[in-house]
Amino acid sequence: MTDSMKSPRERYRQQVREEVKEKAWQQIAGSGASALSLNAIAKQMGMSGPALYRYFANRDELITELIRDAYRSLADAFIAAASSGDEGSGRRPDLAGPAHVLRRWALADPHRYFLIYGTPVPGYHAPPDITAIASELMSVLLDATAAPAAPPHAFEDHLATHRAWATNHPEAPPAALRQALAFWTRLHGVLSLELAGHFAGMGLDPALLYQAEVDALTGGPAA
Amino acid sequence: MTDSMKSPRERYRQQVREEVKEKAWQQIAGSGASALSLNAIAKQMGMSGPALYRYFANRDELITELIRDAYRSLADAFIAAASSGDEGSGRRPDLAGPAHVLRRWALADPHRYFLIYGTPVPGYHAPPDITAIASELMSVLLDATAAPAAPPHAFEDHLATHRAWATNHPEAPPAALRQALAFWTRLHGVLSLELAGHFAGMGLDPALLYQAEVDALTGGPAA
DNA sequence: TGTACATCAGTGAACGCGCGTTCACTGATGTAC
DNA sequence: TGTACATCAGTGAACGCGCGTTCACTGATGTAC
Repeated sequence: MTDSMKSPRERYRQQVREEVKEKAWQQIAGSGASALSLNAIAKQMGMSGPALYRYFANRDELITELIRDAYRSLADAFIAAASSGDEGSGRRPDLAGPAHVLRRWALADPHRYFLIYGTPVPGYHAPPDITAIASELMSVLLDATAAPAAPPHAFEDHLATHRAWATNHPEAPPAALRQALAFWTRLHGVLSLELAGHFAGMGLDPALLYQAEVDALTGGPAA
Repeated sequence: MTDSMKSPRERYRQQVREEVKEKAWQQIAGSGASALSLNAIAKQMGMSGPALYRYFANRDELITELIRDAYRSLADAFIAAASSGDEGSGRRPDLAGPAHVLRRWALADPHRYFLIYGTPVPGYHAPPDITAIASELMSVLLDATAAPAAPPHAFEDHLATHRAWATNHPEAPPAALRQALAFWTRLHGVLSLELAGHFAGMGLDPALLYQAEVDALTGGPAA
């Protein structure tokens, strides 16, 4: 159904939902996800608390929606970067692009990053469609994975037989799977420590550390 | 002042403080740090809520104490492993030991790990003595850093002039600083994703992924 | 074009809950002579 | 060894707050004939 086919009421609903989420993000940006309050959002919108229950079944549904949007946003950023990189004919894929996108995305809204990759919310379980976006992310990553720079390792034997997460890439060599995983874990390591402020008093530039890790992954510029 | 010099009252105080912290950890283990409640702890100990204010000025002081203990516990685990490894004469240092210790420590109590390295508590700032323990951690790591396995990188030029965090090791070569940092960020990357459950549906063994990263760092067993 | 009806957004009151924290007080424990 | 006093652990009542959520209701907006 296209937008023009929606009734005015339906359009209005969507609009209010978006505004609720917008205020929710502002609140999260200020004090983290644990402080997210439906009543506070309503007050900020000039509405009474119970009014929000016209738009979200409960607090959990709102949070789930935010998490979904966050994943979607990151996936779209990856995809956009990948397709813009591919434009000129046979330009071979590489991981430097996604790496740059990831860092920009994370720094743009640290709390959004932590909502996805931070301390898990106790008792929360992501619905299947969110898991699907997460694996879409890995898929884009595998697309961008070229010739691995790392020496081979026994772990690749494990990956050769444990590749359930890469069913979209049945032909990808284990070395590529390993590289995609390393991209993921290493960059996440730098980013989460940086965003949590663990480099604060150390007097080094996190951007350069990040870049060094990217280069180590892609076999980019050395000394 | 040794324990035997303390008055019975003082000893009792310490004991109750410890019990409060113990219950606090149990509560954190169950529902995370954000759910930590003084009243709930008091009830669990068979006391009234206000009684705890004899032992902690407020909730924040308790959390600070928990964070301090967590850092201390990890630092001690590192030191113990390092000294036991050094026993037999000239056994050269390596990072595999600390890596193993780190993983065991993290898995033993994921919420304790996240209290330190997870989503930062909004508005919380660690007091200086905790920062000191954190840099003690880096120091132990630098002690264990031997010949780097990675090829040199321009980032080491940056580290050569930005080494405020390694004042305890003025003679350490930049390559060693870089290796210690990589140890830190890469293992943290794997661990935090693992503990947050991001590998859950992927069907791979996080322990092997971790080991592969350790080997990549130390130049250990390849294919 | 006008009327009758259905839909639905939003309100205000209320429920029950738990939180951190303060305060005045009781009673037990330790200390000094 | 016994008495007088100071210290301090713990209680119960209270304050003020905000939370998620339900419910019966009002009033505006859309729909059908």
